[in-house]
Amino acid sequence: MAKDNKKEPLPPDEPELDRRKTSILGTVVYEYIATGEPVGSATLTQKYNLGVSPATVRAEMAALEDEGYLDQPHTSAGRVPSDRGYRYYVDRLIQPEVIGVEERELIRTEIHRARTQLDSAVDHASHVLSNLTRNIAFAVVPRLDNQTYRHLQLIWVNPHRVHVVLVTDLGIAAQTTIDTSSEVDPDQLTRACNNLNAQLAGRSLHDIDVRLLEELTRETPLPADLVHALAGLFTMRDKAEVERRLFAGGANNLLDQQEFRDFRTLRAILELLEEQQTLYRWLQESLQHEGATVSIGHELGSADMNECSVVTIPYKVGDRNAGALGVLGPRRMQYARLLSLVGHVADSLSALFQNEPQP
Amino acid sequence: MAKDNKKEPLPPDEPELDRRKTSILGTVVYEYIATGEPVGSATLTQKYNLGVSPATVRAEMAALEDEGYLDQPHTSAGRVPSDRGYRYYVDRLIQPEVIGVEERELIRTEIHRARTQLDSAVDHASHVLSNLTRNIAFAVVPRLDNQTYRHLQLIWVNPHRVHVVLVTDLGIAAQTTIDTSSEVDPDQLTRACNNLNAQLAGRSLHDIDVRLLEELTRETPLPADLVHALAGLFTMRDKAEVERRLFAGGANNLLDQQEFRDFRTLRAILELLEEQQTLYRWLQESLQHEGATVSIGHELGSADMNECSVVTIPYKVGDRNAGALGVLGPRRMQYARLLSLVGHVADSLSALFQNEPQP
DNA sequence: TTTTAGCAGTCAACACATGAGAGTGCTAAT
DNA sequence: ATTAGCACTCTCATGTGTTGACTGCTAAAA
Repeated sequence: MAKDNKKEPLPPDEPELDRRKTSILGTVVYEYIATGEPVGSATLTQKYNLGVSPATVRAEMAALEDEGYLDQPHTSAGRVPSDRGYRYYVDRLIQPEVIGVEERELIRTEIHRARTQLDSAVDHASHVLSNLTRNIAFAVVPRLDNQTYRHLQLIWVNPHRVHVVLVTDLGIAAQTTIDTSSEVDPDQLTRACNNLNAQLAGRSLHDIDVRLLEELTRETPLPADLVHALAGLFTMRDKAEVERRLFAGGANNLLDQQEFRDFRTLRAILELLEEQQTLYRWLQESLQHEGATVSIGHELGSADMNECSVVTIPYKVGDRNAGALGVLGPRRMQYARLLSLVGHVADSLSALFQNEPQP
Repeated sequence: MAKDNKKEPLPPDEPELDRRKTSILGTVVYEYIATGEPVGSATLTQKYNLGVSPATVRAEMAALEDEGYLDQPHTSAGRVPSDRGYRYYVDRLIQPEVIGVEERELIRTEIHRARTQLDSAVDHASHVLSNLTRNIAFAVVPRLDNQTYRHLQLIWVNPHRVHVVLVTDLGIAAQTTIDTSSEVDPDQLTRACNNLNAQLAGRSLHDIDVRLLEELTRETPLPADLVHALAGLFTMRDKAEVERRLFAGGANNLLDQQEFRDFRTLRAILELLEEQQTLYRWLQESLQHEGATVSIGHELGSADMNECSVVTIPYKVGDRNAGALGVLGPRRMQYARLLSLVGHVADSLSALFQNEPQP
């Protein structure tokens, strides 16, 4: 159910903090996420019932700073969580936020509204996520592996060009145009196509490779480069194709966040969205894990992204992770809410792809 | 050839300026576009050989300001072109900039590299344009009207769902999934499909409507709602579908421009990109004109866009305007260069779509 | 009559000083 | 071990010159 949030690997020697430190760290993170202002000892004791005086809190905060859980922007400011502080919060302190029924409903309907097109469903999932989180959301369409072959259409365009449309149980899953060096005969193409459809229908795409295709087209031969291109399509090796199937949006939400008033960060993010590679990589990594992955600040590996965090989560087709989606926002994001939201969107997508076979 | 730049309608009573005013206005615009700094009388006489003293220039500039061609940010600043000043410059003073051979070559190869997929070609056109102009570029795929029917594929998914792929002389031109209320028989579907293909191949999509489809499927009947959905596809009435076929990119370039250091403008533009409707409308309007259209500042009709300009241009399929592309940038954009560039990209796209039929 | 030099006036931008406010660390008392 | 009290530090907002760029105006020159 994608609820058992597994996150980034813990630093192996992450110690456990005592009860009072834990409580103070948690409160600081909570308050800072809520207000965006560095939080001081007085604020803390006034707003939250900690049972100790500001002076004690000060001492504890100083200790937490020494241990690297808190930062101090300058001497006379309050404390701000460090990456490590957020990490501790996310790994141990966070409690999942309950998503309101109307939001759950919105997610479901938005995704189902677009269910007729595979791409649209994922696109809508990304959209609804960016709207609900007021952050950047991104998502990638499912890998072909787990889908089952339904129909292949080879469409003759001219003697040297063939359009290919692959339909799986999930819908139109891939399409491309292939240029062949040798000439293709339209009738021959139709026969090969029918042959393949007869033999492959219902089969998992996982099992289809060059050898199998060559074998199946022995009696209804096709140009070698066409067969290879088809195999390439099935195994999704065509990188350019992959990129087009990543959806991202919500950049306009950035400007709400005070941390993005910095043009360096802003530019870094816009470039990230433009090139897509990094987003794609994050999602691929997420496929390796069960449940959500959270990356905080420097963990993203880019100095320009130090003020950002990313939450990613895979969704399933059949029983395997097939695609993923994520949210990119300020490091000071509402982790609890976002984790619940991405979880819910991922579940909805998984459910959609599970139910697809029957009308 | 898209070279005879027709722009926005001139204000009906736009007077002609005398030689010296013209020269000064032109120089101010040129200098301001180059530097981004308000230009003063001294700068002008020093950098350009005007043959008069700063005092004279001052008098002329004051007059130009009275007439609305120039603005003065504040009393002790130089002059800046007003919308009207830019308009006069674009309409009368501009001389087309010659595009370097390596840039022309880049455009051609980028567009041809992606020629196998209709969408890709347009996407790449938009990309190359945004890279060369360092602004936001956007483009829409060609309307179906002028394309000729090549092949329709109706793919049976389940008794109540059919995938549709439409291939024209330009490639895969449209596709969708249709849910039918009454059941569809797979064999029946295949027969209808073959029938349609036999009858419609080579025909202009312009001529295909509901009546024709109903007539052609009389002997190989299909559910009424399926026929209607098909007709809708041919005439591209499905709005949601249309939106997905607009490509836009280059938002990261914004931050180079000093005028976008203002968050209001920035946000307005990011929202524009997100919703796509306005971009789409601009492009549709551009379809009505031959050659490029320039919209400057307030002409865009949004207060948040007062610091922006847009250049759009249609491209052709056959002999009719079928799609369009454009650039959105600061009002202080290099109009001469941009006009040449969009013209060239449009020509390249047109050429691609002209040549497509033969391999 | 048109152009120009000279000059006073205006305004943004920058640097700098000043004070208020928030929050700390330290110390001595509880 | 905790807390009250206090001196200290640093940011931020505000205010005040000072500088520099450019103008408009006027009176002289062409």
